[in-house]
Amino acid sequence: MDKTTEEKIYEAARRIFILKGMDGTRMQEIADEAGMNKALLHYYFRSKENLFKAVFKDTFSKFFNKVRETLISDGTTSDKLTAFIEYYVDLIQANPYVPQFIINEINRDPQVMKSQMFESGIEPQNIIELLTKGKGSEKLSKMDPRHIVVSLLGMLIFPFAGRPLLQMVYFNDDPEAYNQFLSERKEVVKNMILKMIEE
Amino acid sequence: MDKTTEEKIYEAARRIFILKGMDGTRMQEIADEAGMNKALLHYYFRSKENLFKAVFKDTFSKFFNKVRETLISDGTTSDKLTAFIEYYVDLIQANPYVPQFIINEINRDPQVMKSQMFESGIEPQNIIELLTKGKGSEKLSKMDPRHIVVSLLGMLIFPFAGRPLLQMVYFNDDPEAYNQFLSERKEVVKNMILKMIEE
DNA sequence: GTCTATATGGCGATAGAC
DNA sequence: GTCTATCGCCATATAGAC
Repeated sequence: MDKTTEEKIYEAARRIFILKGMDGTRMQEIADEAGMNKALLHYYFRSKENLFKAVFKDTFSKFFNKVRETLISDGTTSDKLTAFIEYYVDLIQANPYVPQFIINEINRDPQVMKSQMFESGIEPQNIIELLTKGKGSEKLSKMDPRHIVVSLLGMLIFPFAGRPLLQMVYFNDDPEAYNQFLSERKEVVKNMILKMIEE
Repeated sequence: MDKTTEEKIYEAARRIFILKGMDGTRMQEIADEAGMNKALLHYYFRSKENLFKAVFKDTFSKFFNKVRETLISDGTTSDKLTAFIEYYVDLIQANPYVPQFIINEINRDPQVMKSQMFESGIEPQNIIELLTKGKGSEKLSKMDPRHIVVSLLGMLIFPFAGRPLLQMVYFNDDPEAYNQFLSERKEVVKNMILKMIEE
């Protein structure tokens, strides 16, 4: 436990913001989670909005860049997609509330994402070229690669975002049964997506 | 415009709550949207939570029952799924923020969903049987039907929930291009899901 | 039923002691 | 750097005139 006070605040804020969002989070709750006084949060980050933006920007770029990196890697279409599924399911499993957090906050205030992408120097147009060309690999399939990526992301994220509902309706609210379902998800989605891109 | 005051309040509340959620909504904003004084909201609904629950329960059961109805209909697997996609895309297109609203609020307070399902007399266990058996139709496919339904819902909902991000990254922030993408979605998902369940 | 005015509590933020 | 105490504001909710 040799973390600095600033790190403790940041990590507590990250946990609470990701769970409850900007609107649902109270500075007092972050202070409690960090085990210190509310005034210290303002001493280190000046405002709730500042603290939130620090959390959002880190969280967003981490998740976003992983999609990017995997899709520009070398290899066949199948290799790229299976590698992506492998990595991304693990990432979501370790951070199950992050995708929904990102989606919510972007809908609440799209400007935060846009300034973040600007600061990172990301060129939107490049993303499409990366998807269609790839470094020396064949095309992603005859389908519009954007439909493939959107379908894939939806299939991977929805079981986590919709967990309380799905667990209740399809698994009689049994958490263990739902964990089992989630652990099958990687192979199931791999098979589905490979069938989808077959000619 | 012969709506009652209560109806005007309810419809204004529905618009705002669905856009901004329980935490992000102010009673003043609902009053402005309804074109009347804030005190009237409390006169008719007593509290913000009451008003919210009225909106949530209606919205939830409408969307939920549509999944249910379509999946218990007669017909082959393909018929069921294509009918479902047809209907659900239109439903989301007319209410693009509703799925995300439902998911968010259920995560925020799962109890609201549970009491709602209890009041509606929905038996969770029945849902699974409906999926696997269906009224006189063959089985949904050799795959676990829950994986199919979860994938399908993810593929349909994600393009709407993630719109600001996806439109920015893959469509250079061009709304018209994204609308075009959404209008292709119905056929694309039909083709994908039918390939997925092929033997 | 509908309004204005106000009570009440909570939250973000700051002042100031240590 | 860290705490206690408090300010100022805003949000829900209510009181009371019309």
